[in-house]
Amino acid sequence: MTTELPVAEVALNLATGRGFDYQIPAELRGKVVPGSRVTVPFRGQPRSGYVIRLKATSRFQLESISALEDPMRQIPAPLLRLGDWICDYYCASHEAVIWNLLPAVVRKGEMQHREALYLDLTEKGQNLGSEEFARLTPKRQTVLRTFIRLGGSLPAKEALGAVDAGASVIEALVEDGWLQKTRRVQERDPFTNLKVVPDQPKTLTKSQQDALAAVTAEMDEPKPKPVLLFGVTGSGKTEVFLQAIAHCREQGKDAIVLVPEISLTPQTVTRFRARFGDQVSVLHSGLSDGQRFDEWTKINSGRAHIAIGARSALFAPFRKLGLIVVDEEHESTYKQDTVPHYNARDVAVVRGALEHCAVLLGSATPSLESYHNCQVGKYRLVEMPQRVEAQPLPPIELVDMHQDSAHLKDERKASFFSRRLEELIHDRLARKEQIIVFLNRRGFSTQLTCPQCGYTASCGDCSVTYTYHRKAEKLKCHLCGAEMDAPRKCPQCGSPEIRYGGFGTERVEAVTRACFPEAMVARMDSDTMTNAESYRKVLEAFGKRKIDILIGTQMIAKGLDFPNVTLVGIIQADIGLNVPDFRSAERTFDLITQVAGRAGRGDSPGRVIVQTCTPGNYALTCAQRQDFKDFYAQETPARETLGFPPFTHLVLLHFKSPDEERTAAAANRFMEVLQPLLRSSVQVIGPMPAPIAKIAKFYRYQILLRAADVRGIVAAIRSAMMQVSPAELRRVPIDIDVDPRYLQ
DNA sequence: AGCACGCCGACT
DNA sequence: GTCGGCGTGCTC
Repeated sequence: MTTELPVAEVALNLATGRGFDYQIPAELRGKVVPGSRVTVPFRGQPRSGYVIRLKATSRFQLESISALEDPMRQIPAPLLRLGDWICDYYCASHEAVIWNLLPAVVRKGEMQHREALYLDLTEKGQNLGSEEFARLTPKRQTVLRTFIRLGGSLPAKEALGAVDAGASVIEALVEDGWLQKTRRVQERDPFTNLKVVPDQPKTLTKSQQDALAAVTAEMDEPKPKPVLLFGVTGSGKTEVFLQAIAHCREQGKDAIVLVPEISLTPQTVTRFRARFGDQVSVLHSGLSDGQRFDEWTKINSGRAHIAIGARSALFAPFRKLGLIVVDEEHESTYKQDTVPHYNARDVAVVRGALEHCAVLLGSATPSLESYHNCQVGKYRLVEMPQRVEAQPLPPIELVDMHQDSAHLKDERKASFFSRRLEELIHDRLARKEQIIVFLNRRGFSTQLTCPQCGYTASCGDCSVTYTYHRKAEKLKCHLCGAEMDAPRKCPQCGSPEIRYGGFGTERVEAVTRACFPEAMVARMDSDTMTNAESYRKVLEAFGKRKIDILIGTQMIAKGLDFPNVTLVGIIQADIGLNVPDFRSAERTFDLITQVAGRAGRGDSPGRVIVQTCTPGNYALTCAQRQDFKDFYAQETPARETLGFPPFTHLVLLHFKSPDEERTAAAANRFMEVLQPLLRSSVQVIGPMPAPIAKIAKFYRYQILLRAADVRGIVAAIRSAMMQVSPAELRRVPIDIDVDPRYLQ
């Protein structure tokens, strides 16, 4: 029995990246298991830690574990193997992974359950038909009826307000055995003030039925294969999710739904709550520590059966998992940008395999990786090519801004609105329909140069130029957040002729107001949306048609569902195409398709204008035809030829420090150690300065590795790290990113 | 991480 | 002479 082994390796909350060995005292043997939370002496002080593994011996002189802590705070069994997999695959330490498997409030161990005094109906109190009940005073009868109506139980504090009676009446009912007082755990309800009208499963279209059948068939398999649900925007994927979850619940199993944080809106949550009520636990970033603790406990103790949340909801501690849904599986926000750099979509597939549960990935624009996995038979592909109400997808027009001459006649509108877009905006305004204008860049202008001396305003701490923000009258660095007052004259030569080049949403807003003075205009980007309240306000105003034209960045690209929007204009659709990254075409295709999906969601048909200087680019022409398959067909050969995912795996190593030479030297030295450990099939690019060579005073060097399989690379990196002194690793830390989302 | 140890410059 | 800066090493 492994649990009888006498030594436990314990991860303490240190940045050492390794565990410490402790003797397991006889009385705890068999009880201390991997995942246990224990107290150990460390440097003479008691400290809490998690058992990583048990072993037979240790080469150290061992201290003993002093106590086994609250079993509620141990790592739930199903997550242990998943954690190990994340450590192995993403080359991360157990410490870093444990940090992610449990919410901070659970791990820290300070949070307690909130207890409250409850008034519950006794068995006698539930029998309203009894003769005894009939003999009660009218007031007492009313109180008992109210209790029945409210579910038979109320926190004592709320009881007086809820029933129309005084404390004496309640005390008397307790005295006579109709009610009883109990002290017990009170959950901090994250849904207070959220009224939900229960709803029923909807009748499915033929393709929804087929999709559901495919998922439920996999759920009934002993080893389900992941299903990719490729459905156009508006094809009713959510209803398929809901009914698949219902099937899962019928089998007595639990379900996890992952959504990108941005879609974790009250609307999404309400749909799941309306169908499944109290079984649903919503894990969003707005929860208080107390609420998060209670939600986690509810799942861990089997009182919640469906968890919805962003990335970290994947670690919901269910024991009988039947289904994991990953909505918008292509979203790069599923990738964590801190260590461990895991991708929740990929880890969801692994959790599915470990726990023999079905995994349903949904998207209107699948990632090339997932679609490729269908092509090679790893995933099962299910398609929903039509919208539910058979509304047509909005026609998309590409406008070549080199050809368009509007800007030549009117300097003011220079490269903002093509004649076609301007015409359509006037038309929609006249018809009281709404317009979305999308530009994926914030600020007023992106370049500030002096024509006299050639000076360019750039951040002193980062290798990027400053962006000019007119309202704030500031130059801002979009990488480190540094700000400075906008200069009136050139800081270098003193010339007053500073030139502002390039533009962002702030300038588009100004031009829009000037060109369409009759229109109500609002802007939505991270500069105007400073908190959740401002976000809600603008969306509410837009919903009530108090805004005619909504201008915004990525923030407005996804999820917005406003039926009166009949025109979407995309300014500079090629911004993302110029980024030196192998996924730039994919991201552009994605973004245009998603933004276009904001138009024509109501009864009136929508229209989309895509303005670009490269109208021939296949990412744009495929998006114009909403033809994912053609995009896939054109993009994959290029990826294959150039050796990029999905045909290879990449591992990106970053070296960062405030000293450029030291950073470069560390990268070079590491490469010398790593090189002999790599198989010849692994390709190495670098060491070289990162595309963004400096961020917030830190110089950045990188090494890009690629091979068909990452396992060998990760093993080599691990051994190489052992050969580098801890001091060196501390001076210039190495960030290891397996399957990176960006190459910068 | 945190804490001790040790090796160098500038002070009462 | 010593105080304290920081680079280095160690914790089971």
